[in-house]
Amino acid sequence: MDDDTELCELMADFFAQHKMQLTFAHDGRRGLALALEKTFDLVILDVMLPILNGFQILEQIRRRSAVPVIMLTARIEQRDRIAGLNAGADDYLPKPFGPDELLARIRAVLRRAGAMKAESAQVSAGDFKLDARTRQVWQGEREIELTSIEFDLMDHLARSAGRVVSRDELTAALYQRPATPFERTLDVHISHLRRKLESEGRSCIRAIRGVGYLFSPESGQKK
Amino acid sequence: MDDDTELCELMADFFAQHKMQLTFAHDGRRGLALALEKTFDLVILDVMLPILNGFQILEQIRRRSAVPVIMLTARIEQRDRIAGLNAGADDYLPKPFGPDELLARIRAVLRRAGAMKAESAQVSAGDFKLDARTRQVWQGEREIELTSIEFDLMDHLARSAGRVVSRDELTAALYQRPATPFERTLDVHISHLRRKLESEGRSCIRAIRGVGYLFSPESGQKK
DNA sequence: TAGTGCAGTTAATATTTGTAAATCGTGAGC
DNA sequence: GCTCACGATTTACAAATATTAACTGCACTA
Repeated sequence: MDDDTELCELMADFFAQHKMQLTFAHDGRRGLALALEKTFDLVILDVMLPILNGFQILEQIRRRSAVPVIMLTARIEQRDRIAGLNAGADDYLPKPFGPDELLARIRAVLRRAGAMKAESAQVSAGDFKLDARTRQVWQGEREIELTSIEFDLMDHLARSAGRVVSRDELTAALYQRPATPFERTLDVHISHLRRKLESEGRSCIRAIRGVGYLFSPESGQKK
Repeated sequence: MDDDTELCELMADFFAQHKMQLTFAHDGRRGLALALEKTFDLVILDVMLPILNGFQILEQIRRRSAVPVIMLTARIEQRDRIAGLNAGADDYLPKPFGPDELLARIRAVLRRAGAMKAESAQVSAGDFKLDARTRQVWQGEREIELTSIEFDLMDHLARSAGRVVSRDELTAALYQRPATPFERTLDVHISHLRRKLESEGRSCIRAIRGVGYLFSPESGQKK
């Protein structure tokens, strides 16, 4: 998203040549709404934006999504670059930039993001561990028996540990379709998972009403 | 790997402070051998190297390994940057660079590679503390149970501690839309928060009539 | 001091989520 | 084909949470 509409159009033309489709937002609020509601392969974010600035948007996006983000800025200050990267940007490109360079950075970020998805059969978070090849799950030393849907659900939650995952996202992961309004299937599986995982009364899968679920295995610890 | 041994030592000192361990190679051939035989979390690669240059090494590494690579170079030419990224580098940093910037880029690349958990996004103000990853809130030692909207509201207030936040801003943070004139939802949630947070009768959320709300956790102590 | 408008609170209503139990569907074994 | 066992889904209702409505009170002003 960028407030310079002329630049946006130039970029659209250029990227169309490389089989990439762009969607624009010219202010922060709309951009944030768009980024959260649709599923993009990558987000390009200008730092200087009306209404909400790039850092604020990035922070909000990172609460809900792991989508790759490249930040653009006219500022050349190192402090800003560091702030952007630490806030969760995957890359940072100072203006002015050539379209070829942006393309190269997009490819590098996408390659890394894709590579990450493909590898890592094992996931661990806190004292929780999961192996996608053997479909086994452990909590501490104890192995936990899960049915196949329970495992798929757990897999998705564990890979998104620490951020809220929407019902739609989970439904899509399990059934490759959006969630329908009145089905309770997901809740029931979550309920079963909670029972199987429960440790000392505290549940590590929390419901965020109206948004989705959050898996945070460390939540029992203080500080 | 870099042929400037002095620079390498400076870097070793700096990164030791951040719990990272470095292994060096000062020419291309040895660097390549090392990168392929050991399993590193990340490789930093200077472009100008004796024997084999950075691009050649990167190409070789990429045939055998998906290890994240950051390239360093004195050259500022865009052509080189693009070549590096297209050859499979994850990031590209022109010399001279500040150590902080390299650190930030390393973190960004590692985060993307999944090797590093995103930082915990904690906020604290006075004896009040909040963790956005686990959605927990403490006041002193005591943990406070908040519902999900209460938490989002608290989160926004805490991050703006010490300044007045307008109703519109809070409504936007919660619902991504402007406030409507007659809704009392926000007031009700504020009311609940006050009740849950109240300590010794004083409230740390103050209404600024006609403007918004002010969260100031220490303000109750004085006066 | 009455009037106006905003903020606070309580209660009601609506919506979302949790879970037990009933039902459905499928594959294994006979 | 039939039955059984098991897991998935749906149903039905309970519980938790969010929103709205209604009322109260306060501060400012004319």
